[in-house]
Amino acid sequence: MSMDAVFKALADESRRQFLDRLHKKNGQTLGELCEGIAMSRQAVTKHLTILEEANLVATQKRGREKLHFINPVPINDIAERWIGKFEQNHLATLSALKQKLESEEK
Amino acid sequence: MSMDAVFKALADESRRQFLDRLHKKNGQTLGELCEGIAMSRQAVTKHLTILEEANLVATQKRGREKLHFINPVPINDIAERWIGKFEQNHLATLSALKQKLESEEK
DNA sequence: TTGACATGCAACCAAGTGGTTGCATATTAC
DNA sequence: GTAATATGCAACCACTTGGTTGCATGTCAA
Repeated sequence: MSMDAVFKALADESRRQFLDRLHKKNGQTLGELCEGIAMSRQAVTKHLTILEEANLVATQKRGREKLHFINPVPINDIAERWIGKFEQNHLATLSALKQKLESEEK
Repeated sequence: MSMDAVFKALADESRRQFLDRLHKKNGQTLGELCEGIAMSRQAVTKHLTILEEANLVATQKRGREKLHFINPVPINDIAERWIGKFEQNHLATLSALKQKLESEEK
């Protein structure tokens, strides 16, 4: 629930990478998330726990495996609270411009 | 430049509050930013330095005073990289809906 | 010029963070 | 049942972080 937990969770590069990986392929097991990472399994577990406590990742047990799912809501909350505040409608303008450019490309 | 510095800078509640205060009133001096805060001046300086190194705050000297200005660009960068990615057009939809509602209120 | 004011610099310290290792537990496969 | 597999728990450790204090420097005002 706490916004602070979300910011702190996002403050670590490894954790942001785990979110990236879950974004590419959702519902991965701990084992899968450990692959190709220069870090012990326990270290990965700790990172995932922090993401879970920040509500950025939800988990579900399937037999002896633990599946990890990304939850975009807290990131959306940050957007509401921060991006909107500091950018006002600048971002919306930018997004509109981008769409315009993309439509013209076709 | 580094995105990591921005995330780390935003990970601290005190620093987010300083950004809030600068958002309300831009160009404040160190002294002003120390007012009403249960923290030594040097602690505040450290926080502001971190914000400055993350490029979230720009400073300018005026005589013996140091003025602090907020810079929304890095926050925008985060939005580009993260919000867009994880929310896709959900946020845009939301924003459109909001505008619609606001226009209907009038 | 001299004191007051605004900020800078550096050493220090407790607590938090990111990582490790060793061992325990639970589930699946043979 | 037993061995392999997947994960959990806990103690430990080095480094970072957020804070302090003391003193130095630069600038304005009388």
